[in-house]
Amino acid sequence: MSGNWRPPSSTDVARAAGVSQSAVSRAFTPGARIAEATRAKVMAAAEALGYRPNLLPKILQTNRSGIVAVVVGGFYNPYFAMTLEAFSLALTAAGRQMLLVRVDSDRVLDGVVDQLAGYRVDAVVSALALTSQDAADQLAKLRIPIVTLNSDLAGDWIRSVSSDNFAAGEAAARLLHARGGTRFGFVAGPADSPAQVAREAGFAQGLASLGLPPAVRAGGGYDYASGEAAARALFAGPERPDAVFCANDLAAFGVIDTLREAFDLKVPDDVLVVGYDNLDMAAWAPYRLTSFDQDVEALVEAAMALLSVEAGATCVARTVPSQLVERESTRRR
Amino acid sequence: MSGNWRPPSSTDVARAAGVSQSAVSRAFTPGARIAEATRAKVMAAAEALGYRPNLLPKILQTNRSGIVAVVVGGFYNPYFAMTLEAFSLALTAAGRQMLLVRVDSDRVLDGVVDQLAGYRVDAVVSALALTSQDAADQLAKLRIPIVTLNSDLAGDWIRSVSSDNFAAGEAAARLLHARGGTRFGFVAGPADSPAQVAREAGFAQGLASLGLPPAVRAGGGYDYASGEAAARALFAGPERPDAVFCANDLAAFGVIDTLREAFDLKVPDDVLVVGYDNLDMAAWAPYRLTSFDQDVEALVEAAMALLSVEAGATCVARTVPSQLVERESTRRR
DNA sequence: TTGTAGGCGTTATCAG
DNA sequence: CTGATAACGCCTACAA
Repeated sequence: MSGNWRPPSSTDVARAAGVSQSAVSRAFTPGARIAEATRAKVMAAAEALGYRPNLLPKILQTNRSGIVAVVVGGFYNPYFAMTLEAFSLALTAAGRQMLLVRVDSDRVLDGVVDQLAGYRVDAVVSALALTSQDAADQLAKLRIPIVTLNSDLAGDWIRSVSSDNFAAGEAAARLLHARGGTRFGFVAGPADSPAQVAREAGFAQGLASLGLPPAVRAGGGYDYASGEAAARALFAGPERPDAVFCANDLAAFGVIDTLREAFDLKVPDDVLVVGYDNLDMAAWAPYRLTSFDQDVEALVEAAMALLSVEAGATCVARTVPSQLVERESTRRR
Repeated sequence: MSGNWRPPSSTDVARAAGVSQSAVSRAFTPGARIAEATRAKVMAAAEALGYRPNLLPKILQTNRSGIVAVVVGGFYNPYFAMTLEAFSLALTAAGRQMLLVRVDSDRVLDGVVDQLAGYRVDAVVSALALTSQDAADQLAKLRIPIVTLNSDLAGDWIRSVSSDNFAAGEAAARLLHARGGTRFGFVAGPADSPAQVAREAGFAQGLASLGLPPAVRAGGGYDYASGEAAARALFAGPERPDAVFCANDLAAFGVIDTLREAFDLKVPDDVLVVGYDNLDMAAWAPYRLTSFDQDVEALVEAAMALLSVEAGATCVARTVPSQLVERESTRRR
């Protein structure tokens, strides 16, 4: 156990195999011109020494690390897990590594930019609404492509993928109306989420174009507790909604549980509920929640495609349709 | 938009500032001896060029990347999300980066070892039961420390942290007995999970030491569907259990929903249920599930401590007690 | 305090 | 087909 040990280098292998360092490099380069005998000698020596090629020198020369940084704001929402899972698979399939960066706020991301630049990450994927134009500009200056999910930033090195939040909002309005809703409620997500804004706008537009009264509004977060609070607010008065669109599933669960527990209201008999994200849980017995499937696969596929787009290309934004999955929460018997 | 652009190097900055490259290096090294005037010149030039120090050369020389690889097996379980979240915070606080590696099976990890070695990751954290001794040995040969969570591997470079699964199993037995359970059921996790094995063994031991009959057994997975299937199996016959310990919360939810839907049994009135992990969802109205909190914070803290332990140190395994959180699922009225 | 020179481990280029 | 050599960008002696 020597104090300062160093992993075996190609030079070490070369010495052991009695060849030059270049020969070792060639032995590990697919498709390189090298005699089979030489390759065998090298491989034997490499095996004996436990040699693994160091990737850093190559990165140093090419400035391409094969690492993609994925920035997330928190893991409380299973939706992030779905996204991460899909990204992880896609990146692995593309032979790239994923550097996971968690930021509490955009200010923190600013601090992380130096690190990301230092590691020469090939690209940054922002799965949270990265509203900081400043951080985006810094990355752009470094010519690091950014792919944002459900965001509304724009710029040379910024590409974005969104699910069609506006259209989903409209569809929610049509569905709730078709299923017999007359007094509408909207449980909002955080105000700084472009996705939330678009969903709400679409919902409002959908109601308006059907000649229906606007929705009563409550909420302000994407979590369960927000849904609970929103339900309490919406159903406290005498004019209770009978059809509620929630900015996401997690909030919808909070709404449903609160309706049952605190107001003794049944879903869908007394109130219709629609969510967004189509989490696994949406299919569970206590909820059977009608929801919009963001089609994470497609979202990620689009994002991966945008990662490889050259700078200044025309296609910088893509929208992926979300699909309505209807369950019992909007099916009155 | 030149085709092959290269980020500004310290040499570029030096040229722009009219100083030597080493002066730039010193300007960016905290506590280096450099005249204030020189530093100012350098900083101005750096700012103008958008220079960020490249971390790779340093890594190349020190073989310390500041990157910790976290290996996970899937994200379907919110428990992984909790763990990731905690690790992410801890690593960031320690000024390190997290490379997230998802593997489908241990065989795949073997393939990833080369990559991890190539990037010179400082350590590997395995949040899945990394049962492949082979992969572990490979990493050990490379002198890359491994910290495994809830695993039972051993070796020079392997350290492990576990929650006290056995003790929790015993506690579950005591609790279910104290709350009036007489016929016991166990909903198992995957057979290759050491945590599952320990929980089951502890449960069996707990029942035995109370002079109770052994538990009927079903299941074999950590997900909701496994819980559903296990409940169907356990409650199909005439001898139905009235107290069930589930290897984790997700399975417990499946059990509870199935009892309600398929067997018209009430929890806790007809059946007592205990889970493991204490997910956020365990507190939700439809479940109010008694569960064991793994104390992820402590688990991660312990893991972080083990990351810095020198090779050959004596402390290679730590156990973190899990805390029982009792809710309505075990409180008969 | 500052500049010069060597080396980290690899790939690419070129001469043999 | 093989071996020597020059980068890549930084840090760390060492010399001025």
